[in-house]
Order: sequence, then structure tokens, then C-alpha cells
Amino acid sequence: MNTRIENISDIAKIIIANRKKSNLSREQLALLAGVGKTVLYDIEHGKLTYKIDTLFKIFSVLNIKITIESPFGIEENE
Amino acid sequence: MNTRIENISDIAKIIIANRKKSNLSREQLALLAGVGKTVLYDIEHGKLTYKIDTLFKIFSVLNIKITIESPFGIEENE
DNA sequence: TAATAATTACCGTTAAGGCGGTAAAAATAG
DNA sequence: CTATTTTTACCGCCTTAACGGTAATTATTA
Repeated sequence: MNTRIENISDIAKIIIANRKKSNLSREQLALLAGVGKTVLYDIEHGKLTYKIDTLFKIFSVLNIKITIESPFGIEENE
Repeated sequence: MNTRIENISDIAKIIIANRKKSNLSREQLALLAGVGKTVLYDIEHGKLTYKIDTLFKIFSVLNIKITIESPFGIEENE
């Protein structure tokens, strides 16, 4: 399932959907991801200002992959 | 240019590459994105704990799009 | 070369993100 | 129904992300 993220709030929806489909409580997911349960609660309730490393930890547990499309690629040589 | 993000540090590389190719200084990009110049400095220097809304603001200016691939989609009906 | 401008590096302060603890609510069992 | 378990909601504290200001560095021009 590929989703183009238009708004940050889209991320919360995907986290909620995947957590529930994976039959994980917030506390279980938080434990697996190595984050506090509170941040999961906050994210699922619309918080837009959490840290990306928190997001990556959660995504890792839920097997969610991120791809970005940019005008320019990474230059290997300076 | 599509890039699968494996590590958070990949993001910094892409920001640096696209900022330079767009001929923007950190201060210019920060101004356009509505964030402080310091956070751009920090991100480009390996910080892994910045907020996603900061990232989205920066990506918006640089025309970088995010797509995520998840096992389950969003359920419209509860 | 020196002088100026532009960019980057870093410091100190402040607002807020993330934490555990716990109460409230919901689900399940008996 | 009540009792127990599970999940969610929220509070207060502590750490820190982001900020502006400024020094240091680099680039540009004469």
C-alpha cells in the first residue's frame, strides 16, 4: 500500500491503521519501538511536532518504508 | 530522483544536495521554510532528532515529496 | 594583496517533546 | 450483573529541539 504524504496528519492515520491491523496496543508498539507510550498517544491524537527518530522507530516495527522524491539526487563527489 | 530512506542520515544528504543545487544558503532556505537557520545547520551536521514538521517545511520549499509503503492501508470506515 | 560581503559555526536561552505514573474507560471473563 | 484485565487518556517533570545573536570562516570584488 503506497501513500503519498500530503499532510503530516496522514502519517498518524497510517500508524493507527497499521498498529490496529497488527493487533498491537499503543503500549506494545511503544515497547517494541523503544519509545514512550505517551508519544504514540500524542501522535495518534494529531500532534504534528514529534521527532523523526521517533517516527522511524515506530515505522521500523510496523514495517513501513519511506521513499522521497527530490528534484536533485545526492552528489557523491563534492 | 527517488530515494529509499534507510537511515535518517540519508535525509540530511538529500537536503544538502537539493539546497545547494537550488543555490540557497541555509539562511535563505530557513527563511523560506519558516524555520530557524540553526535547525538547518544541525540537521546538515547529523542531528537525528529534529521534528517532522520542521522537515516538512524544508521539504516543501525544496519540492521534495514523501511516499510511504505500508503493509496495510488506511481504513475509511471504522 | 586588503576590504567587503556572504555563508557557516557556535553559544545561551526558552518553549515544548517525550517520559513514567496513574486515573479513566473499554473489553473480557466468570 | 460484578470482577478482572486490557487499553486509552491525561498530568507533571525533565530533557532538549529550535530559536536569535554573534563570532569565525569563506567567497567575492577592487
